[in-house]
Amino acid sequence: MAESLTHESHPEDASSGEVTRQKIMDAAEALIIENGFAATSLRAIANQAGVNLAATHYHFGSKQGLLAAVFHRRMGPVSEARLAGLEQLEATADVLTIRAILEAFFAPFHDAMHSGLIRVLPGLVARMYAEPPALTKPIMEGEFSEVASRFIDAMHRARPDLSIVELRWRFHFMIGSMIQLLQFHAPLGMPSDESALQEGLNRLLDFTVAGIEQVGEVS
Amino acid sequence: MAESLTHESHPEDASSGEVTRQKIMDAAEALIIENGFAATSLRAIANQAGVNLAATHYHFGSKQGLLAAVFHRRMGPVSEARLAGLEQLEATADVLTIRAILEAFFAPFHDAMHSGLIRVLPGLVARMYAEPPALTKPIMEGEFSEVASRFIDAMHRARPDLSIVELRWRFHFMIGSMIQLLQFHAPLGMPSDESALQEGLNRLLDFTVAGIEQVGEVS
DNA sequence: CTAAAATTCAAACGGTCGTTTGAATGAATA
DNA sequence: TATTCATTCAAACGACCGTTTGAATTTTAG
Repeated sequence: MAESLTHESHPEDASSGEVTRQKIMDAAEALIIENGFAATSLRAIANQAGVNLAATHYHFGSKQGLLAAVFHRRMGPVSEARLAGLEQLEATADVLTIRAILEAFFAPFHDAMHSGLIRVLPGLVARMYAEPPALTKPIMEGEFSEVASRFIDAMHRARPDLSIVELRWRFHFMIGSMIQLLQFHAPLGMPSDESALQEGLNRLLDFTVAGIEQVGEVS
Repeated sequence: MAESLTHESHPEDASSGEVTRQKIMDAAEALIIENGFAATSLRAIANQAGVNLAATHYHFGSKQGLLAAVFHRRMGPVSEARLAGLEQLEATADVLTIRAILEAFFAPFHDAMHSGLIRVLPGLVARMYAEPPALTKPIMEGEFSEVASRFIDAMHRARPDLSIVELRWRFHFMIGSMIQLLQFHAPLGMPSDESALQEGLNRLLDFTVAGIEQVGEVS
């Protein structure tokens, strides 16, 4: 009974246990995106992964542990890419603009358009925002809070006339618009395929840049 | 077995069955706001309402029927108020502005601030957007689609240079920002009490007006 | 007052859930 | 080869789920 093993030592070794871990996470991810987390049973996950039911608890400890692992596997690289993109922007750009900062924030989604990631990333993020906060809030905060504060700081450097508090609010609304896009892709009554998401990402940038760049604090 | 009765004839009569209906909806509403719909059992609802479990099926047919009734009870008046506010605006204002239209859209939330409604309306709307779309989409479309198209038409009259498609997208993003506010109230790391919601509503208006009013179509 | 309808009730139905157990199997080490 | 550890497996645990039933009760109407 290896309850306490953390099991993240060597991601490159394909030990028997590691491929089972991946198969479980793949199946869980697909089912969560399709039906949500609460509505997805460990039995359905184990079935689709072709592994034994008990393997889910052996490798992840609990259903919630599995959710955290599934989410972290996708969002970890996104957060790192965002921070790296922002650092590179701050190092090279002569003037920092809101638009450039937001482009760095949305870049991981644009990059994902050219890989299979685009079929899972938006759905997964949207689902996380959808589940009851009691479940997802600790997972989300660990994943997002550093990225959020770094980007808000950058925006404050680009626009010192806007207070940190003001920028937090506008960043908050921007996240909402982004989630709306990731969850529904196109607006009500319009075809919501993958190209709609591509188009939506461009429109999202314009919308949120305009919302954040406006001068003046609260009315 | 009165399966087919619609039971909405006389809202003012307090027949024995009607008060039970209300008690069930009150309990369901509170529990759904707290834990989400999927995570709330009919047994917990019946318990909190102080009624028998079977009463939930007797009055609402199914769990989904109960959800639809709970949501419609709150959103029906909101939709009517929005449409009435827009009509009045169009009848009285000499020039139609995006800001005035959005004020009419958000007005029901501002009005709710001065009543007990503010403690249930935002949570309920946010929850509906959070549950798996398969459950909520039919309910939401019946409640929202007319309001959405009426407001988008009005925005197009206020700003004929922006196409209906463009305005649908921007309306879409605006809804996302609104849901974000209703779900989390304040941004991450800030106190999220009721006054934060009041402040957020003001900021939301500025943010979305700026996002929608920007000139030019997709970049 | 009586018959009919509406409503409430306790109890159970068949199922699915997350989790646990303990033995069987495989791989790695000494 | 022998032994230890990691992994897989079938089976079951207790609990809770949405829904149904049919009888008891209350309310309404003639």
